[in-house]
Amino acid sequence: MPKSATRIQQKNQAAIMTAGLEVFSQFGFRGSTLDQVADAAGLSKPNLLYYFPSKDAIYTALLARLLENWLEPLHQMNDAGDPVEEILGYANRKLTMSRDFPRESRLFANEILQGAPRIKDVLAGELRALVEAKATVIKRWIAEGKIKPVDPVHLIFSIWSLTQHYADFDVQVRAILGDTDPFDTAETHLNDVFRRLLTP
Amino acid sequence: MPKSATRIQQKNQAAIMTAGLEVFSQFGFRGSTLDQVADAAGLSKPNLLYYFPSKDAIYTALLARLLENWLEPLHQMNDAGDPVEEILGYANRKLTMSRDFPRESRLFANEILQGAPRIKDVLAGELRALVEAKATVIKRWIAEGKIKPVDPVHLIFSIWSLTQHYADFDVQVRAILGDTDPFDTAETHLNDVFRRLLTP
DNA sequence: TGCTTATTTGACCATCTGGTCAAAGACACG
DNA sequence: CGTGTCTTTGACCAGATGGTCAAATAAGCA
Repeated sequence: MPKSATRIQQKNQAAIMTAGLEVFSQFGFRGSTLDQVADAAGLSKPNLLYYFPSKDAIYTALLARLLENWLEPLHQMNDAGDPVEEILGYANRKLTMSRDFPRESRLFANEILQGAPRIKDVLAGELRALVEAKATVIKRWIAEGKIKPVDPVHLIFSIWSLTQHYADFDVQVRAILGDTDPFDTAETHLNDVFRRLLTP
Repeated sequence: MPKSATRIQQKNQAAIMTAGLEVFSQFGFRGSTLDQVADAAGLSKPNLLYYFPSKDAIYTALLARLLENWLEPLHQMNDAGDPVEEILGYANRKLTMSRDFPRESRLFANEILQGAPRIKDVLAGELRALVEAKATVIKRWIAEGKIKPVDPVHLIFSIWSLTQHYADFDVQVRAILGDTDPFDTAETHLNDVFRRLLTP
């Protein structure tokens, strides 16, 4: 049985994950250095490598933790609920994630931009299966006349892109909006978009 | 007066730009190496540095060229045209750019993800001004009842995110869609989205 | 052809980077 | 307090990386 991590281990492992998230989400895997991560974690480099065997291990651990949370909001979409509200609810959950976890969003974006070398199988496996399952539900909703006809998979892509945009392109959004908080106005806008797209 | 570049200069400078685009768009500035770029250009590293003074110079040149083309499609939106068609036309032009110039899109995405250190001023200056100008036009269209009420700036964000998604998240999109070509179905979908959002 | 300029290259350098290791310091617990 | 374990660190290493330079080679042109 694995010995439970000591207090110090818990603290430092958490610090490293946070630091890694901060650094990797900004520069990507290859653009980040162990020194940067160690700095951000307030540890020396050898000390950092006492807790994780390699740079890759930190990055992989981050990606693994991320993927868990990433699919969750889509899972929550309930095929027994009201179609328009279920889809809007999903979009709103994703937007909230963009606001509360922008670094996670950017880490994911970085990985995808670089060709998703470490998670291509998850995308083509778990994610694809989940999307297809939800697409089937959406198709049923369309057949039942509960929502207007729409390509279900592209609808999901739209939710992803419209919500993640506010995290991934944050600097651009803020450069244009100035002092206005992006997320307040974004929520209203996205609800407009999806309601008009879907309400029969 | 600057001597016109020789045939060899033109060829090699072009090769370097293409190679740099290929490499930088995948790994970002810090994640890319001169050796990679030199390899992709079919030149030795010192030879590459004979044409560009530094890694930074190549990257900056690429960004500069990119920004020119990036704003162009939005400029083309004609305030005297039919509102819905003008906005859809812009979205379609952007989608076409995502299909034909995905590396440019990813280069831009990488730069923004990293906090846009080299182009923040362009975003807050030229881009912001352009967006504000077009937002004014859109507001007028709304006031005239030509399109449904919508937040003009977020509308523009939506066009960006929905279209660039197909270039930036290409691997994810293809992992989910399988053999289907993303862009054929995307075009129909995006027209649905914007028509339902805007048509009064 | 010969001569000038443009191009290419191999060898080289300082710095950075991921990672190792042995020794020193801090903790926990009897 | 003492002792065994956990944690931290300074010194170090091999390879990668951005960049330089003098010398060799190829074009261009009179």
